[in-house]
Amino acid sequence: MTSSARAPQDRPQPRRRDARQNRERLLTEARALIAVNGVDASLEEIARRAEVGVATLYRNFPTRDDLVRALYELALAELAAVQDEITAADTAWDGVVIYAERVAEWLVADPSLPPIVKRMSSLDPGARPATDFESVIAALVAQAKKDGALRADVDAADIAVLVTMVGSLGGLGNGYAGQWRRQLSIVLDGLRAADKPRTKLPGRPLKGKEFQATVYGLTRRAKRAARGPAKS
Amino acid sequence: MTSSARAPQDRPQPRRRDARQNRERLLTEARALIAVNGVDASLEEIARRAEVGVATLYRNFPTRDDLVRALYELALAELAAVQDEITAADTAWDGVVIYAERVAEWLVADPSLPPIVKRMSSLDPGARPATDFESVIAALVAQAKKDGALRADVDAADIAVLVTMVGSLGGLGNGYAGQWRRQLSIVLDGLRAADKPRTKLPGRPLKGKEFQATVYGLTRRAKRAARGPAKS
DNA sequence: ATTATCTATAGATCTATAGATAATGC
DNA sequence: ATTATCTATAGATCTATAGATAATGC
Repeated sequence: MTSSARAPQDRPQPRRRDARQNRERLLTEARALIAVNGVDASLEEIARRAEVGVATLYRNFPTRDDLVRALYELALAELAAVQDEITAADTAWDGVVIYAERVAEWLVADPSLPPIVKRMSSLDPGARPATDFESVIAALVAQAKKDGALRADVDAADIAVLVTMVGSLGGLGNGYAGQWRRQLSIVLDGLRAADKPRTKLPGRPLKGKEFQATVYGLTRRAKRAARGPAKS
Repeated sequence: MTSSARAPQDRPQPRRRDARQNRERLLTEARALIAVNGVDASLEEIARRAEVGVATLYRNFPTRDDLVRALYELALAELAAVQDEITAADTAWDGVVIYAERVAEWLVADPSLPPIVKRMSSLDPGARPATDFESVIAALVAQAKKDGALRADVDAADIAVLVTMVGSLGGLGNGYAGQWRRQLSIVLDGLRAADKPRTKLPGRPLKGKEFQATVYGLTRRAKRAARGPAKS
């Protein structure tokens, strides 16, 4: 509750203006590079991209884990922002849909998140970071079932897994990522109570050539990163 | 068609007995390590685990890409084995289900595959490795739609994306991986024509504690690997 | 005799830190 | 005066190869 009871890792905001800015930049670049190269992305390259000496990175984040933790907390904060939107939904089912859409969209847009979450799990096993968020979802799910909109044999954990799964399309290349809304629709139809009508699927399926072009083709950016850091 | 027309990378099986065995071991260990550390897993460590000098690895696979390509071809061969099972199904819908189950199971069991496929896409953009497999699936999907078992507004590419998505649960930690059958069932219900009855979901959802334990806990093996190679 | 393996090593890159130098806040 | 940054560097690890040594196939 009180600010004195905080973990050793979560150092306060740096007091100096330039320091705060450097911290921001480091987090931004770390996120971008982790999205491409995974949690083991080079710290040196992160610093290079943030146009900052390595020592500055180490000053802000003594270990890689501290950096990951900071990124994780940043992500949780973004997630909390979705909560209001969910509770404002007209029906519980609409809330579930909004929840699924927002979280999936968020995961797809930032492929750094799955590796970060995975790494966090080994750092703080047993942490329950988003307890209140979870209880909001649990209540929503219970109500949606009572309303007869959501099938009765699933629960909040199933939906969380499904949403993560759809979100993971972001990490599978741009072809998959672009399809997430369509695939989520199908998943939601699988979740809907059997007597409810289907939604019209958004978008259209990939055609042969496109499937090939997207699945078997990376963006220029990913290719560059795969080849290695640019020489100065 | 003829064996003289083969790509430079795909060297013939080595003639000597020990050489063949070493090649096997390298591929096995490469797969295991890539499953944990991604496509950029250390070649030195792969050789170490295969109990073979690094030079042997380089003799077999001059570049990392050659190794990835070999793993990819190995995977395609395994995939081809599923094809018969699919065509033997009673109905087209059953074929689709078997297809989805087998491929998802295969992806979940071997988390090295998604990164390998992703990497291959940048090596051989525009390759169409499993053309005949694809046409089998396309025919199956068309028939299942005609039978009124599969919803009409999806096609083979959608299903491929969905299956890959479910398969990606393997890479998200063991908690997710264990749920894949259940999640696939929900996806399949979303694919089924609206007037068909739902299946009973296999397994049960994760309960609060379990969700936590699985999502926020790695196997001992993954932890060890994350910590780094063992010292001799 | 041929084919393949191993040890040793060069060069590159990474993590992590020490010590000198620069920028902010009071 | 304090806080933070940068350059330089030690030590570890990785990729890739050369040259010496060992194992198989004919």
